[in-house]
Amino acid sequence: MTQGAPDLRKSYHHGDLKNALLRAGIELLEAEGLPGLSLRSLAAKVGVSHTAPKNHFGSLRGLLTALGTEGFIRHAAFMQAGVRAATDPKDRLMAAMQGYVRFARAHPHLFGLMFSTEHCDRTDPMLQAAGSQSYAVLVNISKGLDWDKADKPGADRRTEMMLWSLVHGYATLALAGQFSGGPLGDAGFDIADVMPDFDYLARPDP
Amino acid sequence: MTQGAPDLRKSYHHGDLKNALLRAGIELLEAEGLPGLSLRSLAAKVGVSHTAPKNHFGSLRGLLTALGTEGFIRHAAFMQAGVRAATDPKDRLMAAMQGYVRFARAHPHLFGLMFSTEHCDRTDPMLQAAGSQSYAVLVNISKGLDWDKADKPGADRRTEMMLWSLVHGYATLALAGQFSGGPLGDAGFDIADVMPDFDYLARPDP
DNA sequence: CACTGTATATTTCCAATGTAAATATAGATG
DNA sequence: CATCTATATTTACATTGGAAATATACAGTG
Repeated sequence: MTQGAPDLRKSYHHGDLKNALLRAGIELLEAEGLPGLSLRSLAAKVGVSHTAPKNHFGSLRGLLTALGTEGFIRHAAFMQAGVRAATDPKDRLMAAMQGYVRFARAHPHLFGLMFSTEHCDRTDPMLQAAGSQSYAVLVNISKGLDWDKADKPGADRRTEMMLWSLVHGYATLALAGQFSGGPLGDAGFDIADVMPDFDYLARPDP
Repeated sequence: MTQGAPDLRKSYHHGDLKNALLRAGIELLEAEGLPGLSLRSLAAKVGVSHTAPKNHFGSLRGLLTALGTEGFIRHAAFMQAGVRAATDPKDRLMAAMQGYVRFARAHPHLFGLMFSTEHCDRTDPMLQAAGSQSYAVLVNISKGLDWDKADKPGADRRTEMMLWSLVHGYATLALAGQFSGGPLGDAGFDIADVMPDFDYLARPDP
């Protein structure tokens, strides 16, 4: 049996269970949310016993952590998507921010899982690495903007944190339905509406 | 038996079970986190059967929603605390932001529950009202700042959303430990570090 | 006071879940 | 072929939320 093509015949050993569980896990998560994603329902969906996942993920928490890691990878890809097409640094930043929110709206449950201290083991190296890569997209673009930050130590990092906080808070509150109460509905808003002007970000110190 | 002073004698009827459950629920939540807060453990802590809470909250979800509501009330109080002492509008805004983050750091599990779509029924009127009141603290202070927003319809609301997104994202990411990776640790940062300059917010349109 | 209705709490029971332990199977390695 | 190891199953168990029937107290009402 070649390694790349898993055997689809019914056999005792699945052959590619780990990846199958990740794929089915994300499907189940998006279809029914976190409460619907149990070890047993997932195992049933893949067609294995409910204890089979333990061999690959240790526990439910381990599985959810792996799903969160996969989430960060896709999240970074969402951000990169629009960024590649843009050349102007400001446009690149906006594309990343838009991608951030677009991912959250397209995959709300996965997005929630990624940042969940409750369900994910946030000390897991894989999860941290994936999270850092996602953050790095914003950081790299932010560096491309030649904002004045010469005399303020740590100003670059503070700007990154501001942008990240802003877009993450916006996405989180939007998903929680916290913006719907106002005169304009949730759908009527865009992350661009809450972005500080680039003129400010680029302005020189007085 | 007077209504204000619940009977503490051992009796079939508790007398003030609803409030007792809320108080014990928050204690249990802060001590052991959400996974440790089960209907059974909570009922045991209060000294009633595990089905007693159903009479007051319907289900676990109902109980958690009530806890989230209580959380928003305390959250608003945290924000107000520093605001009262300050007179300058800018100081008042900063006090509210600091209070926002201080609450999140002091009560991380409760803070997480408040915005959780998974555990709370976000259509509950009580929860929505409490959430709106918390938001209103920020809105009212924001109105006190006489920023130029004459010719831009909805500019006030967009500014509110920006401030809320910023502080909420900052608090959420800090709790998730997402800021710890950098050169400066999580504890080394303050919400003030990621706030846009007031000069920008107050500047007139060119 | 006695009677009754209602709110509150308990007991009992059940299905679902995550996990541990023992067992079974298959493929790799010698 | 024999054996070792990874992978998967079966069985069992403690815990959980919830439903249903029952018990208790209290508030009215005659």
